[in-house]
Formats: sequence, C-alpha cells, structure tokens
Amino acid sequence: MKKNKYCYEYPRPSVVVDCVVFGLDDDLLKVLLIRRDRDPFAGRWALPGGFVDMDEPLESAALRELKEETGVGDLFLEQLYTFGDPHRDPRGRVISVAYYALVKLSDHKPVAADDARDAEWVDVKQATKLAFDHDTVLKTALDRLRAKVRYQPIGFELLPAKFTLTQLQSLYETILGQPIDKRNFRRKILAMSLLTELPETQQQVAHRAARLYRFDRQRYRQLVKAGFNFEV
Amino acid sequence: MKKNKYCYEYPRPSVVVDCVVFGLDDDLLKVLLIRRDRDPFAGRWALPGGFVDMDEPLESAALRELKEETGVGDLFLEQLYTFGDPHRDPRGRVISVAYYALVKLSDHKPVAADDARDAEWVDVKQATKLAFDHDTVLKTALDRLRAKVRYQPIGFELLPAKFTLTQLQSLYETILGQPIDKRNFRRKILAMSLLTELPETQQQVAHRAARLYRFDRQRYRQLVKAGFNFEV
DNA sequence: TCAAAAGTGTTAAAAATACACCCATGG
DNA sequence: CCATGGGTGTATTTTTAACACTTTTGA
Repeated sequence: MKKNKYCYEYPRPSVVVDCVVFGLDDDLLKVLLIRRDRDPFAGRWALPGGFVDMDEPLESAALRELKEETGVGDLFLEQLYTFGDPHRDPRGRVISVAYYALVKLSDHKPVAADDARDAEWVDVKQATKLAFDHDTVLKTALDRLRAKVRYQPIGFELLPAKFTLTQLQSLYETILGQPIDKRNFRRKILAMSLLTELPETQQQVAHRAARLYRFDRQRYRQLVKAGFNFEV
Repeated sequence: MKKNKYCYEYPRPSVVVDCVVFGLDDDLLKVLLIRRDRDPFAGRWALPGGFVDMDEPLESAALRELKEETGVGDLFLEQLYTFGDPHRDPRGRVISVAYYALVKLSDHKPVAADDARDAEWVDVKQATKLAFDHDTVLKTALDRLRAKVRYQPIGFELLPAKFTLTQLQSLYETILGQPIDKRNFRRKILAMSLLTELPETQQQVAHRAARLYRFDRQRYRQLVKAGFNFEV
C-alpha cells in the first residue's frame, strides 16, 4: 500500500544509478545484463541499476546495486555520464547517473545464477535493443573504455592478477578492435617497467608455456608522480 | 506559503545543474562566479546554477541557468560530472549535475552587472573557498579542461573568431601552465591545416601587426572522419 | 631610433613502424 | 613429429625537441 508520505513544494525527479559492467571472456568483451521481468520493457535486457538511497553517495549506490544484483565484489568503478532526458523512462522523470565497471571475469564467471535475478554476460556486439536508453548508455561506456584504455592502465582490471603478455595484447586488440604488432607491443609495455616478471609460467598448455606477469600498481603510482604517462 | 503538494512513496533528492564557465582574459583564465545573497554560504562565491525543471533535459537546464544568471548566449557546453555526496548541501540531499562551458570573453565581457545578480569573472587561481563543494567542482572542471584542450580543438571557443597564432599559443600556455616553443608550435598547428589564414592583420598595435586566422570547424569535421586526431 | 612582438629553418635525438624466424611444449 | 603459440632484433621512417636572428610597426 502506497503512503505517499514524502511531500515537496516542487516536483522532484527520481534518481537511479545504472552500471555498465565489462568483463573479458577470452577474446570477447562482455557486458553484464539483467532480464527485466516487469514493465516497462518486460522481457528486454537492461543494465543493472536501481534507486539511490537518500543518505548514500552515488558511488556507494552503484556498488550496492552491483553486489545485490550480481554478486560482483571488488572491481574498478568510475562514473560515466548522467542521462536525464525527460522521456527516457515512460513512467516519469528518472535521472540516471551511469557508472561503468571492469571486473576480472576469471574470478566472477559463475555470477549468472547467483541471485534470483536473471543476469547474464553478453557479448557487447550482441547487446542491442536494451531497455530504456541503455543502448546509448552502453555505447557511451564503450567509447569511454576504448579511449581510456589507451592512456590509463585500466586494462589490467579485466585480466587475472597473473597474466601473459599475449593475454594483455589480445585484450587491447579486442577492445580497440585492431591488430597490434607483437614485438613492438612487448617492447613498449616492458619498457614502462610496470610489469613484474613472475618466476612462473602457464600450466597445461599444448605449446610452449608463456611467462606470467603481474601489474605493479605501486610502481605505477610512483612513476605518475614523476611525470610518467601511460600510453598504448 | 508552502503547499507541499508533490508527494511520493519514497523520498527523492533535489537535482540541480551547476555551471563552470571559463573565459580567457588576456593571460588569465577566469571563471564566472555569483555572490550568494542568502544562506547557506551567504556572501560566498558560488558557481551559477539552479534546479532542473521536470520536463527539461539537463543540458537545457544548464543553458537556461547560464542565460538567466549571466546573459551568456552561444557557447561550448559539456557535461562534467555529477556530484552527489549526501552532505554537500546542508539543506538536504541535492544532487548536482555539473557542466562546464567555454565562452569568448571578448564578446561577453560586460556580463558582470547585466542581471540583478552579482556575477563576476574571477581568476581561477583566486577562486577558492567557494560555497558548497564548488571548490571540488571547479578543480574537476579545470582538470578536464587541461586534459581535453590537448586532444580536442576546444581552445578556439575561448578566443575571438579571428585570432593570431601568438594568442593561440598563449592560450595553451595559460591553460597548461607551461611555456611552448614558438616555432615548433606554429609549425605543428599550421601543419594540421585547420586554420584559415585571413587577408587581415592586427590593427593598432605598437609593433609589427600579426596575421589573423580563423578556425575551420568544417574542415576539422572532415579530417576527423578521415581518422585525424587533434593533438597539441 | 627604439621597443616590442612577428616571423622564419635546420639539426639531432627519440619514438614508431615494419617485418620473419626459431623455440619449447603437449598431444 | 607436428601443431600451437612463445619469444626475439634490426633497419627505416616519422616525430619531437632544441635553438637565434631578422623584420615590421608605432610611438
């Protein structure tokens, strides 16, 4: 039963957060979507999201929704854009503060059936005809990811803690959508001295096992202070 | 008299837009501020802004506020960030969608006393101790401007339609806060073939009159389509 | 004739690009 | 022994950086 006990002198919009969560599944960039079970847009895929509580910072709201709806825990999270078209939600004025997140899918793969919600990792190329203006939100997030991955070391957020140089290169090729020269790439990345070479190699591969590396976040912070600019 | 006739089942935040308007006054980067005449923060400088109407897109709200409060008309306007700390306004939950704008101060100089409001162009270096979280908003806008001016030709929005290469160079030096080599700068900029050389020179200067140029927006769009990337 | 800013080339160093073969491993 | 991906170096081109003097103009 509705009480409608919150009254104001002027009308107010609702405010929600919506999250574009990216994960890398081999050579596919995927996004976490939720099947809507009620109108509007019942049956359509939508970005996970929900209302912002009155005493809650926006980013906390995004984190809470992610945890509630998807079980996703530690991740890279950044505000994307605020979508406020008066007609973006047919039910009324709903302003959406969108965030995008990067998760290590290797750790979070079995998310799908966690909650009662029907959540699924969908190839970004297949993720169209989403509910509300979520096509636009997703496109904005993709543009941002493609731009940012070139000048900030956020790509590592999509990889497991230990990774091979080929995995890293493949990540950039997938996100940027263009091939990269292997030798030049390795030289450039290693020259930044941001990667720690581990005394381990891949296991159980049917070819020469590749060396594993770890991204050294602390070193990155040091270098940035000294004026270093990451660039791929 | 308050009527409080807008009632909802759950509490809702207020949503405002705030604008960081930059203008270039010779070698000073200035920001448009408004002196608050009422609490909270009475007497303090604040960014121009105001409530978003229920049927109004966010960007329209920003444009409207700018026109109402400052008389500023055509300008570059872009969404900056949404600030939503629950305590950023002592009166209650107010979510601020911030925009930043670039105006040709040469055209808009006499804004100050336009409206009844006490608006003023303030050197960004002097613009501290602002109301609410506006120090943070201003810093975010400055960071964005400094980053974006390097890879998008938005600096021209701060100059008159006709300008000299020295004015352009000085703009970059002011915003980036570092000196630039004159010969290298001119070669690089002219090589982009984004500037139209005009058959005019400066007038009434006590030294050799410099050639005037105009930014060719159409040409820029063509080049971008062909894969060109602006960079200073 | 002086002060003030406009305008103009070259050289050296660094960075980016293009490119092909041998190696180690498990099946 | 073969299929698969791992790993490595050099030469060329392009881009960036450093640097100083002559010209024009109005006061």
